[in-house]
Amino acid sequence: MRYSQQREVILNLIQNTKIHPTADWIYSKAKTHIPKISLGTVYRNLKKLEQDKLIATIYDGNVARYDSNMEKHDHLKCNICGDLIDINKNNIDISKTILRNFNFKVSDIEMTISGTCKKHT
Amino acid sequence: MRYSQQREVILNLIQNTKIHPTADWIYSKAKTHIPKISLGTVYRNLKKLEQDKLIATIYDGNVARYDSNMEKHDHLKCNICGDLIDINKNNIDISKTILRNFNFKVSDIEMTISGTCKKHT
DNA sequence: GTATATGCAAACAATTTGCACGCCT
DNA sequence: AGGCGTGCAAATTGTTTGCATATAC
Repeated sequence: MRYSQQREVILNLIQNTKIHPTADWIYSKAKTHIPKISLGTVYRNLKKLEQDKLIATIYDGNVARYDSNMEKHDHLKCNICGDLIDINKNNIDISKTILRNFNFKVSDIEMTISGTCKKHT
Repeated sequence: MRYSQQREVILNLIQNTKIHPTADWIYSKAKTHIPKISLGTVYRNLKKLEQDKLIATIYDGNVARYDSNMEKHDHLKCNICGDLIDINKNNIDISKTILRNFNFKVSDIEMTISGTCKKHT
C-alpha cells in the first residue's frame, strides 16, 4: 500500500480517539487537516485499512464505526448516549463484575457466535 | 392496532420462516399474495409490529433482519452462507457444546452488553 | 364518519463507484 | 513513466415519508 497523506490522517484520527468514530466524524475531522478531502476518499481508505488489518469495522445498528484496537475485544454500549466502551472478554464474569469494574449497569447481553454451519462440512 | 391483510401476510411470513428475513425478502414473498403491496407498506408494518413486540429487529452488518422469536436468544452466524441460527443462552457452555449441539464450528464470539454508563448515574 | 392503513413516488442517509487528473515511487 | 490514490459527482442500497385514496370499525 502506497503512502498518502489522506490515509495517514484518517488512521491517526481513528487511533487517537476512543469513540469508535463513524465515517462522517472522520470526514469532518480530516477536513480540518486536508480541506479538500472527499468523503469517497474516506470510505475508500477505511476499506483499505480494514483489508490491511489496521482497523476493524463495528456495525452499530445500521451505521458502521471504526476501531483501531485490533486485539480481540467486545463492547459495552450505553443505552442513553450510545457510547461504546471497550472491554476484554477476560474482564467479563458477570453483570456484577461489569458494574464493579466499569460502573456500568447491564440491562442486556447480546452475543453473535460466528463460524461454519453443518451445511458446509 | 387495526387489522390489515398486508400486516397479517407480513407477520405470517416472518413467523413461518427460520431465515430471519430482510425487508426485501418479505416484500417479494408478500407480492405473491398481494401483488400491489408496496415496499413502504412493508417497512411501515415492520415498524409497527416491532413496536407491538410481535417481532424484533436484528442488525446483521448493515441490513436489518426480522425475527418473530420473541424469547430472549442469540444467534449463530455462518461465515459461508450468512444464515443466522437461533440459540438460547442456556445452551451455551462453550464452543465445544455448540459444536456438539448444533454441528457448528465456532470461529468467533462477539458480544455486546448494553445498559447505562457511569455518566448517567 | 373518522381514523388508520395503503400505494406510489419522492426524499433520505450511508456507502460505493466511474472518471479524469494528480502525486508517490 | 506507470500505477495507485484523489476529488468530484453521480449512482446504489436500504429505509423513511408526504400525499391522496382506500378500508376497517
